[in-house]
Amino acid sequence: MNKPQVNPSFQPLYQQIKALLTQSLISGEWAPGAAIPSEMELAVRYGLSQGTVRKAVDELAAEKILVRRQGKGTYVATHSEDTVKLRFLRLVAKDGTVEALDNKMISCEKSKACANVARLLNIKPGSTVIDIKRLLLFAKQPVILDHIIVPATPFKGVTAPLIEEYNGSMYRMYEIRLGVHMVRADERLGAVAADETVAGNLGVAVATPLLSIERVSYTYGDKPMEWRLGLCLTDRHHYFNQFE
Amino acid sequence: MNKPQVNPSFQPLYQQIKALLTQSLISGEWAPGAAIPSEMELAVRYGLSQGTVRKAVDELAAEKILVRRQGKGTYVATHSEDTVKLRFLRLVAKDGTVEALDNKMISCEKSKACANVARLLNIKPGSTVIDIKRLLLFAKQPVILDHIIVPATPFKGVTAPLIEEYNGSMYRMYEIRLGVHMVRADERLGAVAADETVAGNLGVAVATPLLSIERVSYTYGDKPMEWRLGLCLTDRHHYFNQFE
DNA sequence: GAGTGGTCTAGACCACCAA
DNA sequence: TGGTGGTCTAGACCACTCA
Repeated sequence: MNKPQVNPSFQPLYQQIKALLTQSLISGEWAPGAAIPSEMELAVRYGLSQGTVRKAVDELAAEKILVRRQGKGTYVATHSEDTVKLRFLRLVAKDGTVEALDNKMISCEKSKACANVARLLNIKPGSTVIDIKRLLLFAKQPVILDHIIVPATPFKGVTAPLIEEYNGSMYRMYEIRLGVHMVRADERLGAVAADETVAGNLGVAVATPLLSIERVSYTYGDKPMEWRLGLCLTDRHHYFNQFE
Repeated sequence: MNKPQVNPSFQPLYQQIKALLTQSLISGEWAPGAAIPSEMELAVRYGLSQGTVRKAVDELAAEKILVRRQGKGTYVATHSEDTVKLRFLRLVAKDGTVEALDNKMISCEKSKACANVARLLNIKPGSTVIDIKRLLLFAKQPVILDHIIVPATPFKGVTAPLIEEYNGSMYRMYEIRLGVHMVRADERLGAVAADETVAGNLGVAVATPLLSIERVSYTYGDKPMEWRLGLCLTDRHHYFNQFE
């Protein structure tokens, strides 16, 4: 009997197109903020119907990798012009006010990757990384103490003055200065007590409960690029999450 | 000039179909776990092409209100048979193990809605509610102290024995016993210190840092139905979140 | 008015499931 | 083998933006 009942290697055309589009994004053919070719142009380029291209673009738009604008075109998502300033920052003031954000550098130096971070960033333990510590201030008050680690290789040239130049907006700086665009993140949250150092930095009493946010950020193709541990004061802010 | 350049009242057909499908879900025409009519049947019923029905169903599937199963049909999502036991519980063991879950009731009694909860549940302050306190145990160890408030009206008959009958799986119980199906939730997280009562219930020292999770759950049509405050020990678990 | 994305249709064929 | 959802096409028309 010749029944091709199950075809394990089957992959829809629109998935293949999606992969090709992602490749173009990785290669830098279309930069963040720029328009990609119209659906009709892409259909011609790949020899497909508009509908198939459409489905591929739909998925990338759902993943917030592309942004559709009716009547104008489809654009590469960017951290530089988002209506909402910080796409991955879910901390909001409890009273709903929109507060000014400031960055205060503590340190920025070369270091060696510990085993845990190396595993999460998919690099060799002991390889060179850049180790950043900084304070985020909401309405001039310290709220988050961040510890950020990125591999030295694609992030060469990251210094305290550079970070301050972008007022602490790391993803915006990565994108513009290094061509590294983050598309996804996952976070692990818990509650911890402030130790002496942390309490001193945040200006609170030792043992104050803090929200601990450990985050790994990924660029195109699910490649991990940044590890981050944020310790947050949650007396005047909370972490907001919504799901289905 | 007669240019209908902008039509503010324009609504796509598939959005109207989506609303009709939601109405059928609210009315109970299709119960959780049951199959809805096939795309072709729906297309005939509403006098549309399959593609248009498809787009409506696609959106409801993306919202996890419907579940597509290739070759079988489209089903109403349910909390009763999810492969993942608890759809809205994002607390996972740090070591990745899957732990047994148990429920220990503390209290379940009638009460009056305070202003804050009344506002969030969209009911009148002072109206009758059911006030539940319980402990969730992971691998026999207390991890979450829950305080749950639901309006008395649709939740009449909720008692401690009923909750224990479902081993604390509230959403499963709401769905099967009360016909209330939750489709969405939002949460506000922070860190707090355990007071004496809480510490006693969780079996930890006073002032232990706890993850505070305030959640409002919604049924079809974004109607808020349950308020919940969970205080969680995060020494062996963390709250996992992933986004784009 | 030209060009873009957004909607809708009609029909073909494929992959999957159950009986 | 028949029914379901999943993919793909070709073409029409609509809503929106901008020059």
